Amino acid sequence: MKTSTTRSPRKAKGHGAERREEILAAALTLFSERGVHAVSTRQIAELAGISQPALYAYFTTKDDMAAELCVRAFATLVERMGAARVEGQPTVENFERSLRVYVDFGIENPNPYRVAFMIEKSHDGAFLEKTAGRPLIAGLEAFGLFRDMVGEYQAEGLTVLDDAQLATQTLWAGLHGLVSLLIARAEFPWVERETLIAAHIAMLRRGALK
Amino acid sequence: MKTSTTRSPRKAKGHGAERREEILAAALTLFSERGVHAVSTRQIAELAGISQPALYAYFTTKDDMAAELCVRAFATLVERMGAARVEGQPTVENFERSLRVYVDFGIENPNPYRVAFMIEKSHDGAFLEKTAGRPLIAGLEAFGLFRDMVGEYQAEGLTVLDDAQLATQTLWAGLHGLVSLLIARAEFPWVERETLIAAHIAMLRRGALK
DNA sequence: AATGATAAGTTATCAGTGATAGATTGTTGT
DNA sequence: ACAACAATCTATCACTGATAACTTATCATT
Repeated sequence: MKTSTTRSPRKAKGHGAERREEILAAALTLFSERGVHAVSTRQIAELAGISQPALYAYFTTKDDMAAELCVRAFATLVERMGAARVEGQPTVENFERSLRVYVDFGIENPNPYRVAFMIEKSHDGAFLEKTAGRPLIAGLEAFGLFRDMVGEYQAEGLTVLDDAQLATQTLWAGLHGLVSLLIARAEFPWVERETLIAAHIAMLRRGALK
Repeated sequence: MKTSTTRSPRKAKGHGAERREEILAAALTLFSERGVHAVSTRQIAELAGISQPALYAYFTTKDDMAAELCVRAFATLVERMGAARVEGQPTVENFERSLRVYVDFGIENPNPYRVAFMIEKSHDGAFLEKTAGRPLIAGLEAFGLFRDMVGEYQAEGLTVLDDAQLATQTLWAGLHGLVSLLIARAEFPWVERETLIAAHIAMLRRGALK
């Protein structure tokens, strides 16, 4: 006889699928504290309460863990941008609020942001396809939302540029510059952060909207 | 007898001080290709034609090499900006031309630009004090030139922001966003490059000048 | 209950990393 | 020729990410 039902794995100490979440939780904590490269797989394993090789039953590489966290973080960004967008009419306030969502996301999630936008693919041809590809696709989804948002303002004749694609790329680059520098050059003597962000967004808005 | 003259070190095969330059050249090549933490000290040593421990006679750590390259990249930028600055009066055209110098520098010198602004060093804690200090100082010099330029326009009452420091950081971040994305995400479906650069600079100018 | 299959986790180990210690070589001024 | 010393090498350290082989726990079936 053969069974048509699926077998269920062991559930005793190891919680099966939940273990994966425990590992991700440990990795997220450590990555956020010290950055991906400064955290070892042994440290992750210890915090997760398992042996180091056991990690590789759930993730192919360490970068794979980072990629998973990255995808989830971008899902949050898409969610946030979507939520911020339905709020109201295309006004100056809502425009700046949308830009602010992006900046806040990058600052609060530097590791996913790094993986998606700051790490270059030339590191290892296979790397981008295997792990960094997923975060990049997730990031581009967020970019698409961004373009839709800009498109709304452009449809109302509020943007300086007629080309929504051009306007979006320009705005995105402007936002990315601030976020990436605050992440990669945190030691630079920036002016007070809140002042800087507000001024930067206001400048972009003045340059983009009529 | 004792000599009052300084002794000159060996000059035979090892070129003395030139060796340091050879190491830096090798490191710059590899760092630019694959990023700092994807390059091993053994690879640098091999390309430089020496043994791996010999590196440590010239640099205290691997990050120390990156820091040195960073300083030099800044120096080149300072030189270029200084040369471009003497051109003329604070007009809209000259303002955009100054921004253009920065963008062109980044695009034409992607490797130094990467090392200076895009490649992150260790999050080691001790690193910041030991090695990041020098690039930071050099960066401040480049930033200072940029701020002086902005200050000229601010003195003429042409800038939106009263605070020249704030206006400069904002502008710099805006420029860096475009340059770094064009370098790190060259495969992205950008609009025509010249159009994008011109639109970006024009947007920053509209947002920064009255 | 005993069994075979399989999932999950272990210990032991690999090659490669940045960095250090100590021996060795080569050049120099006397 | 020789002592001094800089420059470099070989050997090695502790640690990294990752793999292999083995052990244990759970399950469906008899």
